Amino acid sequence: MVDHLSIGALAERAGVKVETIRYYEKIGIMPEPGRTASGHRRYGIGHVTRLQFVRRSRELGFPLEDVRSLLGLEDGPPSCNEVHDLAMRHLTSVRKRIEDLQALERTLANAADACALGDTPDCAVIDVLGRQAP
Amino acid sequence: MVDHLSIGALAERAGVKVETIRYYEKIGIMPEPGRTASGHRRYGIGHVTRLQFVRRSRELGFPLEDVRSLLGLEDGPPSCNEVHDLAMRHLTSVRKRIEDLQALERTLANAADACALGDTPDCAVIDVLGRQAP
DNA sequence: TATAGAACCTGTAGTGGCTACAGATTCAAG
DNA sequence: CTTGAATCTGTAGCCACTACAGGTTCTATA
Repeated sequence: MVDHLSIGALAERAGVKVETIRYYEKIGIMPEPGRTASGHRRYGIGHVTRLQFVRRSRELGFPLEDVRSLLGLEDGPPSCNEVHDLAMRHLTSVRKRIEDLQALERTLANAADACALGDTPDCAVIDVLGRQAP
Repeated sequence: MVDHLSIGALAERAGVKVETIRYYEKIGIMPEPGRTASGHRRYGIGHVTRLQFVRRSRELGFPLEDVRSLLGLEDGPPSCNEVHDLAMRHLTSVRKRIEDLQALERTLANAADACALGDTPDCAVIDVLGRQAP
């Protein structure tokens, strides 16, 4: 089976932009594909699977360095333990981000609620911004 | 009352790094301060207040463009209505981010839970990453 | 077969919001 | 007077792309 997909076809299949694929190739996340005589990239099914994996990892918020590890590009395929560790570290940081955003959301919502909504520059939101830590 | 604070003193008072202050000056968020004969920046209380306002706005997640508006650097001091609009738009995007992160957190937690935790490369997390949308 | 326009190519610069560094000068304490 | 901290300017780097310029090639239609 030969590689027959153009970069555009791969992009569509994996749900990733063409420029992103070339970027991934440059930084070593995607392998260099074969080329036609005139220099166009040709991809196969393996590339689709790999790119989907990368996309999904990114959607779940893993940084590209983590994706590199998950792909086994650092020290070979990671063990389940290693993957679990990576996922848990990431999960912890996601939970932290959620908490931070929730605190922020409350402060913001309170401030907006207190707004007089007039044409004056006197504004509860501005007051909140002018204060020290909530 | 003369401006007597060094950039380091201002940084400490406002809880912002020295480099960040110079950056804010460069992009027009902070006004150019006075200088000593030898060229060192000198700040006053007004600068402290302003910088604290900026810092607080950033802590609440407003992008610097919004901070610019809040400071009245675009079209003069914004009305309470305008501020409220800005805050509500920002609040909406924060809530969206929270929802996205929560969905992500669930997926990630489920995957990590399903992990066999062995030394094998067979891993539930990897399986999840290899799949299409959750 | 001629041609138009879509898709592809490479390389570079820009995004946001800082942070870090290099290499020079100036300040403050002992 | 000396040492070390603080400050100065300017530039490059971070992440993960995205956009653009200026060119070549492919493909579909007439």
